[in-house]
Parts: sequence; structure tokens; C-alpha cells
Amino acid sequence: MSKIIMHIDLNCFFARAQVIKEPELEGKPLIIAGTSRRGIVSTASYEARKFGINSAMPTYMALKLCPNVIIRNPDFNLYHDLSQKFFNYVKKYTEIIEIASIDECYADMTECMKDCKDPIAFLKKLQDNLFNETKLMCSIGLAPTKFLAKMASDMKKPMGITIIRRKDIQKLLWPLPIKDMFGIGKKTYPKLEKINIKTIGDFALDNQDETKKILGKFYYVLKDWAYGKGSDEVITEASDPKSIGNSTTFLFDTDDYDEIRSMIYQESLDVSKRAEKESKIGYTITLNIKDSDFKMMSKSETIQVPTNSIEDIYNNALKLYDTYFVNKLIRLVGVTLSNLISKKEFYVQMSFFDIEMHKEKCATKILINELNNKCKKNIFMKASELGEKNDVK
DNA sequence: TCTGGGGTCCTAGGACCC
DNA sequence: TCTGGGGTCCTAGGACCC
Repeated sequence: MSKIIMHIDLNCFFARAQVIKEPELEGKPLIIAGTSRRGIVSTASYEARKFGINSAMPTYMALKLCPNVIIRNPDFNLYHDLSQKFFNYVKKYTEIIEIASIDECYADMTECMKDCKDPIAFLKKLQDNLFNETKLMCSIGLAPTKFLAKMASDMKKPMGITIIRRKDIQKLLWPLPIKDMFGIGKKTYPKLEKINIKTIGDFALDNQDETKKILGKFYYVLKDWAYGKGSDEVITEASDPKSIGNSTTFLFDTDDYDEIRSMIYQESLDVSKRAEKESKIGYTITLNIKDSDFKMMSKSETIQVPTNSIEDIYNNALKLYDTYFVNKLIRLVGVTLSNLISKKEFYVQMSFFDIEMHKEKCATKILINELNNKCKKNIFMKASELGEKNDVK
């Protein structure tokens, strides 16, 4: 039997949060945006959108379109609080929710709506109650898979409710332009349009080899999605972070060594603190650079012993800068720690390893099969120190 | 007067190992 | 006078999402 999956998405969340904080902004053109010379719009209220303002637009451009637009800087503490309220509200209906981002989640409503005679009325009530309790507005999609629910919640905004049943896929989903399909971005849709795939339906019915070439193995995932065969698993556990990074765009492009070095230090410090807070250490340090032509480049270094110390992160990042980018005019610099492992996990592996090595050198052979790859690396390392590398097979 | 910052996943080539 | 095959890890870049 099909599950009932809900996707619920807060409408222009950051702008809405600001209105909750400053009710006098209600109904006015408002943008949440950076105000430096290189600031961009993060979210625009519906009133601001009427002027043609969109998110990701440079702030100066928004001001050109609407000189009277009200501007506020992002306030992430506020968003975090409201976001928690929102998720807690949804949890009143079901504990099975998957947080997809700060302003959206999936919920498995199978149990809670199994005897529901009028799902639209039910969801309207859910939506209205959220508004009454928090003043947050949302759009809701209900469908048998996560992909369809996500597409559904996108169809009517603000305060929309859309249900896609399997039998309605061809009628409701397939006519949509291919660029509106989740997972198809601005680089891919022109390539698809060029080979005559203009709608989701075109893609669903398409059988060209070229399409597979464009999409790689994502092709098969997208095909499933388009036919309502996507995942309906709502994953409640938050996944462990895979990387922790920090980057900053300079107000003016620079090649000044001290300025860049000091920024690399600031970012290394931020990354180090955040990693420590998460009890994570990482093997790989990456330096990210965007040059004055907007070209992104990265150089990375993987070390033997995972770390989150400011010294290790900074020294490695600076070494990468010194080696590859000195005297280059740059726009942005960033530092990322990845290949993460929890501190605890690492120490358990190390002590296990040490104990076994003391017991019997030959135990390495057994260990190899038991330990994960990260640990394997350590054993090879130690084994080679003992001159036993060739015995490990 | 140009275009932020936080992430995830995929790809393709090369190094290295047995 | 020719140059395996499989597997893993690392690197760099690219696409996408919010």
C-alpha cells in the first residue's frame, strides 16, 4: 500500500520571520539581504517580488528595481528558533519527520491520515493552526513519494495545498517544464531542452542515449521519480556532517598576502571551533579560492592523523595557499575540513588497534577484515613501520 | 555596478597496492 | 619488440539544493 508523504515548506521564510519580529513590516516590500557592496538577496517578500526582485540577486540590483524596498540583514538565531517551533508543530501529527532544510520537512502521514475522509480540509486545518500559533505561512504537498510531495508543495504558493495521487501524475506533473523538476538545475535544463525534452513528461517518455549521457546515473533516479517510483522513506535521524567549511568574499578582490593570510586564519579558527563543537576531526583540509573571474578552484591535503586543531587546519590551508595561489588576485577564500570521523570513533579504533598489535603482530591479517577502511589505513601505516607490509594481504 | 555562504553528491583521472 | 586486472583512495572540478 502507498504511504502518505507530506512535504511542508515555509513561504519566504526569512522575510516572514522578520515580519513576525517587526509586525509593522507586514505587507511591505522587504528583502533579507547583505548590505555590503557585494551583498545579495537571500529572500524577498511577495510584495518585493512584484518588482521583479528575486533571491540570489545582488542587493544593488534589487534597490534599482525598488528604491523603497526595506532591507534587513539575516538573523540566523531568529530563524533557528522559529524553525524549531515549526518542526515541533509538525511532530504533533507524526514523529516520523525528516528535516530537509531550515524551512522544510517531510512527514510520514500514513498513520495519522489513514482514516481521513477529506484530506484537503485536514491539511487546511494543519496549515491554519500553524499560522495561528506561529504566524508562519506554509505550502503543503501530499503524495505517495517524497519527490512527488516536494513537487506538489511547490505548485501553489503561498499557503497552497496540493495533492498528487499516482493516477494524477501524468495530468499534474508531466506538463511542468523540465527546469522545474527537482534535481534539474540551470546547467542541465538547457541541454535537455536542446534535445527536445521540454517538460517532465517529455523526459518520462524519452528514450535517447544522449539523455543518459547528460544525466549520468542520475538518469535512472529521475526516471523513477517521474513515474512515482521514488523513495517514500522519511528518514528521522539527522545525518552526520560530511564536511565543515567557511568562506568569505572580500569586499574588493585582493592579492595582499597579509589580508588573505589573516582571512585564512579566521576561517580555520571558525572551522576548528565548529568541528570541536560537533566532536569531529577530519583527515582532509581544503583551501577554496574564487578568482576575480569568478572561477572556483580548490586544493586539498589529506593527512595521516585526523585533526580539528586550529594549528593543523591553518598551517595546511596556508601551505596550500603559499604553494598554489600567491600573487593571484582573488575574490573569495574558504577553508573546509572533510573526511570527518567522530573523535570517539577514532579513539576506539586506535586503542583497539594498539591492543591487538601488542597481542600478536600477525593479528593484522584478521584485523584487516574487521576494521573499516579508515582504520585499515592506520594498520598499513603501522605495519609498514614494522617492516611487515608485504605480509598484509 | 555585477553575482553569498552553507552544504551534498557525482565524475574522471591518477596513484598505489596486491 | 611491449605493457593485466581489480580495488581503494585521493584530487579537482562541477552540478545541485536551500
